[in-house]
Amino acid sequence: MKKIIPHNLPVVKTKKDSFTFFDDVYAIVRQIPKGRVTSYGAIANYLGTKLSARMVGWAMNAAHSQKPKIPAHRVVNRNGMLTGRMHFATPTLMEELLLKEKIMVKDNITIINFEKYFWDPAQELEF
DNA sequence: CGTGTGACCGGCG
DNA sequence: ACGCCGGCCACAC
Repeated sequence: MKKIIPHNLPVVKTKKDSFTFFDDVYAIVRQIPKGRVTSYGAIANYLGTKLSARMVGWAMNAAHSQKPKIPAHRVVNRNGMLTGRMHFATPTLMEELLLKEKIMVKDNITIINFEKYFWDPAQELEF
């Protein structure tokens, strides 16, 4: 597989000399700064497969078993909604984690001022 | 091998 | 404002 992750990112190799799509996703998510969020589509776009946002979501399914830990709560959909909150230990955990980072959530689902906190890997990371 | 399934997205009516 | 649909593709049966 083509290596599309910057060499200095903490990519975890699961296969010898190869980087999997999931690993790429996890490497990016780990780069999201505290108090910032990004979207599934933005990650997919950065990986060069912008139509595969669903894959990013699918990757997050397995994220909880990854080490080091993945700040999965910083990944939401393009509208800033916590569509993945059901996959956390409790349905409110995702919101609580964001709240700890001073990100306010409305009605337990939508991030307030989402644009303000949005972190685009294509903008912030270099190839 | 084949097939179904997504924590999605953008476009169209 | 809504809903539907097609694209996408790694992974687990």
